[in-house]
Amino acid sequence: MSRAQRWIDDQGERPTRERVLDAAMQLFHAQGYTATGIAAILERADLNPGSLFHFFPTKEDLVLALLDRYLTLLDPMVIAPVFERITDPIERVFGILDGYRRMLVSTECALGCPIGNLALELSDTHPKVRAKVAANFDQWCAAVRGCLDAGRNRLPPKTDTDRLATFVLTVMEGAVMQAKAQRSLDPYDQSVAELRAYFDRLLAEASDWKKPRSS
Amino acid sequence: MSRAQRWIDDQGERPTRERVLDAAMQLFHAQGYTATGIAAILERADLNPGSLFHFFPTKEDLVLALLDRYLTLLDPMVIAPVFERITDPIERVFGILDGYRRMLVSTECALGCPIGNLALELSDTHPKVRAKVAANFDQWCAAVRGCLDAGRNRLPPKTDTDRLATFVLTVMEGAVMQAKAQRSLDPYDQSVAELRAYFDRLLAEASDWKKPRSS
DNA sequence: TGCAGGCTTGAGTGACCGCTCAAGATGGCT
DNA sequence: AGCCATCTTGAGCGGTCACTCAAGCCTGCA
Repeated sequence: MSRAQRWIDDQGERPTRERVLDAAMQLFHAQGYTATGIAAILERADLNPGSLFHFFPTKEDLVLALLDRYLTLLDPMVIAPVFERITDPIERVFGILDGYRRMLVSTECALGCPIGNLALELSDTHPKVRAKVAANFDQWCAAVRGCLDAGRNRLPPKTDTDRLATFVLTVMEGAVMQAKAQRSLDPYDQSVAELRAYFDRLLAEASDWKKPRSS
Repeated sequence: MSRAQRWIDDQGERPTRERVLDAAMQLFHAQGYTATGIAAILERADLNPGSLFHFFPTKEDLVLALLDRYLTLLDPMVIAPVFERITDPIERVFGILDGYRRMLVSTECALGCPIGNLALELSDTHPKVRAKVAANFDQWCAAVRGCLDAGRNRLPPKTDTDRLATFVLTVMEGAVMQAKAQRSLDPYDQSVAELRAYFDRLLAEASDWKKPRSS
């Protein structure tokens, strides 16, 4: 009976492959890649080893697939909600930073950035993982640069938006790292405030260029 | 004979405890904490298990001692060499960033920041490690803040040097992470260039305050 | 109804993990 | 010389690691 009940319940559930990725996403984020055993993933996904290894022949294949999922999730889960409630292109950048802040709040600053964690843990030793992490960073960078390009007319004329987007990502990752190490939002808030101060100066400078005669 | 020879050779060598820390420092930096087995440390230090566990009862004790070493090494290995060749307090901040750049060059961007790596890998699960990582970050922050305070008169009057120092550390860590993920100096150089652009504006703003009549 | 292919089952694999400990070597003190 | 504290030796512990595989189940199609 419990087997039948299980089957009925499972009808509405996600397919096995997705359940594995769900479990791996949570556990890798919370404990790291090496520290998370396959057994823990199996338990959380309620599966046997064979099922998992049918879809992911090795643990590395699993984390690679997870990074692909992050790549496809960036737009619908991170970017779109921000763009929905904010239209100003520069404010959208800070909206993304605020979205990350909410994640820090909801995890009490304990977990940090799932991609950044994998970046530091595996870039040395797992070249394929490193490449996919780099692709994720590229996509983040491109999203931020898109905002900056859209607000280009309010920035100083010779602004390098690619460089500035890289800088925004740098600040985000560095700030999340410190927040995680200090278990406090303060370093994050301070860093974002300082980034805001920089943008204020860039915007002020550009508006001076536009109406220099008025002074 | 080989034993006697070994003994003679060892006379000039570092004590056991230091050799363990040397080996752990290299291996944790290159492979991470969890991925480095005690056996690998023993092999690199040319020791038996008992010797290591005599000084460090658990693996966690070992990484905690390593973080203490980083704390004591910061000044003589990182700060002092920069202060020796640069006197301008603001330039000293960028001298520290340049020192880190040299480390990236010498490791081909593969390893990143040893403290940052431990921060992301272990902060979730090892509270004592997290606390010592935080102490390391605090000390880095204090060193940078010291420079900023020394150059205070050239910064805008109401500059929060603590916040700005946190920001510098944020940029450093975030930039190193991206350099490691991309295996390229570009993200680091771009981020530092952007930080420099911010400082240029802060310095220009402050000098406007000082001589507003001359314009 | 039978069959083929995708998927699941779960006990089992050897290797490696952090760590133990009883025995012995060593150097300094009296 | 005798003795203690400090340190070293290395075989070996129980446990966990990523992973295997032969067998069976389920579904869709002929």
